[in-house]
Amino acid sequence: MTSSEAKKRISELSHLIEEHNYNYYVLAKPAISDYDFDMLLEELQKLEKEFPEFLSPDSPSQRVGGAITKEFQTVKHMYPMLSLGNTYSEEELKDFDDRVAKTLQEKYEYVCELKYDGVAIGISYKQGKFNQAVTRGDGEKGDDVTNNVRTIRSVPIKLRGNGFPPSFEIRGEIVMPREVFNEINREREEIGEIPLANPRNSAAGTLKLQDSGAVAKRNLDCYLYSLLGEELSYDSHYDSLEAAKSWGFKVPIYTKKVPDINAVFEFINNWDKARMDLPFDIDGVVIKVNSYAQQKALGYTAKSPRWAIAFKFKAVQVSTVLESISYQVGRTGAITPVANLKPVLLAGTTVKRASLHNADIIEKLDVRIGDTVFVEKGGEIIPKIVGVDLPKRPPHAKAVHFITHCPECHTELRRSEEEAQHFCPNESGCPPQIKGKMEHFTGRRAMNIDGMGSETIELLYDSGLLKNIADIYDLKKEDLLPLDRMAEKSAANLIKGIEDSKQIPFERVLFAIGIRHIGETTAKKLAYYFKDIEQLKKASPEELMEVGDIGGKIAQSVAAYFKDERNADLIHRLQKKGLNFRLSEEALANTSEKLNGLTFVVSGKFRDISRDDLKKLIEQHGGKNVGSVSGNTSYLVAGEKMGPEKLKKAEKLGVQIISEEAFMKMVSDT
DNA sequence: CAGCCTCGAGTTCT
DNA sequence: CTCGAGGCTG
Repeated sequence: MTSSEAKKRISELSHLIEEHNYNYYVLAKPAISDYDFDMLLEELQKLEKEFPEFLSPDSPSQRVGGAITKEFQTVKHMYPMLSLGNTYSEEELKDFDDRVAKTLQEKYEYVCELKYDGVAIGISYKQGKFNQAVTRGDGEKGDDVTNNVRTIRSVPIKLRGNGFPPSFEIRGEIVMPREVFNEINREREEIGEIPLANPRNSAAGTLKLQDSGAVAKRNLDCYLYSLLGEELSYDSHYDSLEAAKSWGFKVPIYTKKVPDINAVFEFINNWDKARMDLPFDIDGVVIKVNSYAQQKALGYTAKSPRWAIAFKFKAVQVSTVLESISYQVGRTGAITPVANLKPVLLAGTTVKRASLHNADIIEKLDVRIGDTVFVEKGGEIIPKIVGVDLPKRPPHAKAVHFITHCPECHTELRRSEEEAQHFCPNESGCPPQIKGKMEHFTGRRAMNIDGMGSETIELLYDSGLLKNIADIYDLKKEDLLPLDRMAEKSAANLIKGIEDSKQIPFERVLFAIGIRHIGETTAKKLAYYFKDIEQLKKASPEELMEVGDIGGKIAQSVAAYFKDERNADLIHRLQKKGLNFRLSEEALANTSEKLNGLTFVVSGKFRDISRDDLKKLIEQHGGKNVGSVSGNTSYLVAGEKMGPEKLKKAEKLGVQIISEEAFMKMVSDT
């Protein structure tokens, strides 16, 4: 065969095979037998081997995978992948509908979709070709799993027709069909491997396999339900899905456009009953306002769109016996009661423990030792006791008496009137509190000391080397070497990690030392406002409350912390070791009091700066960020595509609207 | 004063 | 993820 003949045949075969893939995996209507299909694929592979110059990454032969990915690259999403608000009852859903009706004041339609219990994915297409697939991650950034997603046959590699824009993103859910899941577990059991827990975790696990060849064998499926892009010209969500379908995407056939909330209820009730008949798991229904114009009018909260909501089906419940209650001590001294349950299988995992949160919850549930309780998984993962099976209560069931003394250090517990939680007041002498504080201090978001996780801390604490966080900086390699599991290498790494942590900026050090009520955000605010630890130490509660978002409770907590001599001493030691207790020169140069007392709303996208950086600038110059325009707002900083509601409101209230450039002038030196 | 939003803290199992 | 606390808006 000549080279040009081969090229032609490869192209023909590729096209033909993708066509059959589409018929089989998207339409579920195979046009040829499996055998004939395999023959075509085999011929293609043979030709590609002979003429490798014609092997394209878009070839259907590439769907069998093979590429090995060492680590997945983290990629920033073009459009943040928001989560949806959740509802669990018809009333809550009715409330949602009322809010929509009130905002829109006109007719609107909903689109109902099934809520797949899988892994969310965003796939970009360029010039009609599969380009990149990224997991949800934290919503801002996700993992690039392009090679693995390419092996999913229902995801088109080349789009059909030519109605699609040159570049866009489509979002959906990757699931493992129940049948595939069962099949895999049958095989695993045969060869004595531990079965996979449930389809959802299996899909997630599969997507993170480093060998895309292994992924291809797992037969994942992908349902797509949302289009994003600058060049899309549709008026409604439903129309865009119809278009996506025509380009060859597997858009769920279950999606339905409905005229009002009652039809939504009907959709929900039908699927709640029929969901077992589906080939995959769903955990609810998603309801979206159909019209794009109306979606825009409704806008977003910080976390989720106001034009869509998820209705979750009642979680699966099981009942089991509460055998005993143990009490955990957290780093703040908070005592958390934990139920020890007779192990029971729930949604694929064995549940042995469940948090009871605090004494009020125990009282409200009226649980007693020996009771049979109902357990379900709140938020898919964390088990939760939701009630007691009263008829099954044994006559001798013991009421729970909350402990009066700390289970670890035996100090008498305290509980103030208005607080839900009991506390152990022995802050500096209660082992779990000390260890907890250290774990917090060394954690990734705080001092980020590599090699110092909970196990190492346990080891160092028990051996008497660490009594408080300042001792960390006195550690020497010679101290570490005699310890178990501390060879030359890990000791050196640990020392290096400790040394490196001295570079951590002031705001993170302030967070790390663990003042009650001071998390990442509040620590930053305090750092920018007071600039160094001396100023902060001197501040009275009244002065502290000058800072935005800091009220009486937090101010008291900060003042009390610095009043305690042990803390003052601790900080003194850390200062001597060279940790940062003032803002860096760079940060300092970027701060001022120019915006003191001013309140800003930031809306839209900006040309030279990200929204987050802009907000940071506002804070560094003494200004305050708020989410929505009100009478107290000084300025609305307007970017591209800002929320129309905000604009309208600002105009109505006479709030000054300024551009990115005007804002930059306000904070620049001149 | 109610209703919101944001932040902090604690949590399960593999 | 969820709950509660705290703060802010209207």
